[in-house]
Amino acid sequence: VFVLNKLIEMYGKCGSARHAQQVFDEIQAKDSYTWVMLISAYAHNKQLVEAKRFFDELPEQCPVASNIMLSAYARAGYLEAAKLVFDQMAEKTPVSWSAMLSAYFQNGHLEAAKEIFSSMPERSITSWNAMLTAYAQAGHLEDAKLTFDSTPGKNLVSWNAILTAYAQSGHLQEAEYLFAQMPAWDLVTWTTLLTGYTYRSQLEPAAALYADMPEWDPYSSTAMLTAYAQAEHIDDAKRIYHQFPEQD
RNA sequence: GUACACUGGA
Repeated sequence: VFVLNKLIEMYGKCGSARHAQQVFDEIQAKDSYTWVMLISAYAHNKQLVEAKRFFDELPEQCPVASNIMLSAYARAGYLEAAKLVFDQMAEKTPVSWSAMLSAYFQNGHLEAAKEIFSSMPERSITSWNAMLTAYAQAGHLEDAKLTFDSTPGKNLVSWNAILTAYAQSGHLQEAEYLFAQMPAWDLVTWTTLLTGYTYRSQLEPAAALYADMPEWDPYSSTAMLTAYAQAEHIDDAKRIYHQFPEQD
């Protein structure tokens, strides 16, 4: 079952829910992973009706499956449906709470996001990060910073999220200051600062940062490529294109 | 041993 579950997951990520379904159908001893992988495959391929069909056929309650449906509805803009799934959950996990928080702010309801954040039984690091992002995307940079400062046990996502808040609002100096303070860096960190430079048409620092990065991925390379393209540095853009990193 | 959520490009 383990290997077949992995196969369903793989088909789902390749965008082939049909093949995922075929594997699912042939599995005799389905476990909760089997169901979740199939529902996830449909959900991530925007086939919400199919996802719901199997969600309803689940032999027993599964919080992970509910979380997937909740997020999928929210991403598609069906906030009411997301809320319904959330309310009907017998056992809400920390993921359920942060997913619901994200559901609200993704659909423009900052107040509701704040309410759920304050009414949560326990605030996971993910919920702190989601709240920070909600403020940032609503343009409330001060509140985002306050949230960041209050976050207990900050992880790399927390740091990247506040960096994003500054970089995307054009506050490059604050972003650079944060960057220097960070306890660790990853591809998200570098790409965030890189696009911050690009946003302010600072091609040279962007290029210098890109050259100093210890590794690259399609996201970072695309960012650099479009930065060069926008500045009409076609030869540099070509160079990036021909060195494009592999995707795993 | 495998699943869901929070941060980066187009």
